[in-house]
Amino acid sequence: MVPRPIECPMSGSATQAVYELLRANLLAGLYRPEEKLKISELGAAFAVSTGAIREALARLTAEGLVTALPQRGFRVAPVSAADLRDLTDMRIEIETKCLRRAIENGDIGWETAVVAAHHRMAATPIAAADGSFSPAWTIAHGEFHAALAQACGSVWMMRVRDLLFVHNERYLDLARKTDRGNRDVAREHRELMEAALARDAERAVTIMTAHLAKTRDTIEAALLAAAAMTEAR
Amino acid sequence: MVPRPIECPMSGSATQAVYELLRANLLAGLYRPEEKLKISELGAAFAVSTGAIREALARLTAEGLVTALPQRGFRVAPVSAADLRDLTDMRIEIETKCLRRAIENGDIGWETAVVAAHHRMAATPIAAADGSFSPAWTIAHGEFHAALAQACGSVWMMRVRDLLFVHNERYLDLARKTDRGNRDVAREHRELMEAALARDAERAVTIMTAHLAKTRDTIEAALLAAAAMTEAR
DNA sequence: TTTTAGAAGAAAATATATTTTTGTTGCCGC
DNA sequence: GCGGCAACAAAAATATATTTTCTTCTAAAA
Repeated sequence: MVPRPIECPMSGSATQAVYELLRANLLAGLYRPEEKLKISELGAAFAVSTGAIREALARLTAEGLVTALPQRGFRVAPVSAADLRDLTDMRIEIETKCLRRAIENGDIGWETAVVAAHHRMAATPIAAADGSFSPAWTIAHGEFHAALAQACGSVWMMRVRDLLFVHNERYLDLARKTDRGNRDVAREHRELMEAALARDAERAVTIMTAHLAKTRDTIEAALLAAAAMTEAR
Repeated sequence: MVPRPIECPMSGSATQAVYELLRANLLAGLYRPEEKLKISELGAAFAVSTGAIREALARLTAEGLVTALPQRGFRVAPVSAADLRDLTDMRIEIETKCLRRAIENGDIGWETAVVAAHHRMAATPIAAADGSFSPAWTIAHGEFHAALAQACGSVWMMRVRDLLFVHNERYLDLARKTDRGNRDVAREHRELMEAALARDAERAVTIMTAHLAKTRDTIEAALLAAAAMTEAR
């Protein structure tokens, strides 16, 4: 057989590629909440047909990252302080439950994965040139938290966790320039890892809860500040 | 203005209608797990273009009701006893948490909705002519459980609850002919409502947990029996 | 007899064209 | 001058056609 030409399409199909790209852009805050996502514009931008865009948007709609208004197209899902509080409450519930079970069930493979993920995250610069989170750190951060939860041994719990985490990422970016100096995120993560590896469930849960709540408060402040600014214009 | 012709399209767009219909069929167990969902066949069956089908399937993929294999089309998501156990564990966590919060926060409107939903469900025949659950009862049942949880006051909690509930429905149908006689489901539901209205959180949670576990066991038995039969053919 | 290569057919992925709907602007009547 | 109606433009929804990819059947060689 003739070896295939180099090509190697990014992710199988064009639709899949568009979906992933669009999703990444959405999570990175490239489009503002409530912004209209014009199908033909996106099609032109990504150089694919409108059908592929529609399919990607349909998937994102089911995920809740975009909203679909019948006959009126798609928009970026809205954000609000109330939603953030609700989301964080739920995240605290799920993340701590995952964490407890992971600490109980985790084997040496889990420990190794956590240490590895933490090492990568710690070695990655947190800020990009423009003041936002660097994409590499965002990925490493997500993988660290995922690694921590992984050993919970439940596919559904991980699935729900991932869903909530992804939605939080959308908010995370909004707080990018807000008092990051007031906070030692690296230390929080390190302590989290240490408590988990020490199998100290109570301490780990306490740290995780504080970590998530602190993140929420930081974002909420940025969110309210932005809202006030919009109000006053 | 000329009054529009009767039409009144079921749910806005054709895609939306196809999505809802396909989803209902999926939950009713009309297609078997792992079965291939041919786009052109579905398009012919529903008398819409392939694009509409693709869009509906994309949304269902994001929901986890169907799986997409790149370049190889779509299939009905698989089921397994392990997945059912995992799913039920998660459901018990979430449903009981919703229930506790609803019992704490629920106002007179909530009580009214619960009573109303229960009344409708109790008055609906549970079995259809062919031995499966009647569609009307399935809907009423879903609405009863939703009404119970509604007052939890968290959009995200309800969203996760709904996701899990929907996936459970897919399993529910598999156990349709299995020893339903051994079980007094109506009594379980009545006791659940009574405990909730009496604001007895502990009792309500106990009943709910038993209810969900019992459902799981019934389905699991049917699932294993079906697997054994497939094995032996 | 089994395995593999090739070709034909089927189905999915994608692009393009058409139709329908919606939002906007300008004009006419009040 | 203000409100409503009509025509136009933009965008979404849908259908159809084309291309690509995968699967299966057959035939030939080991």
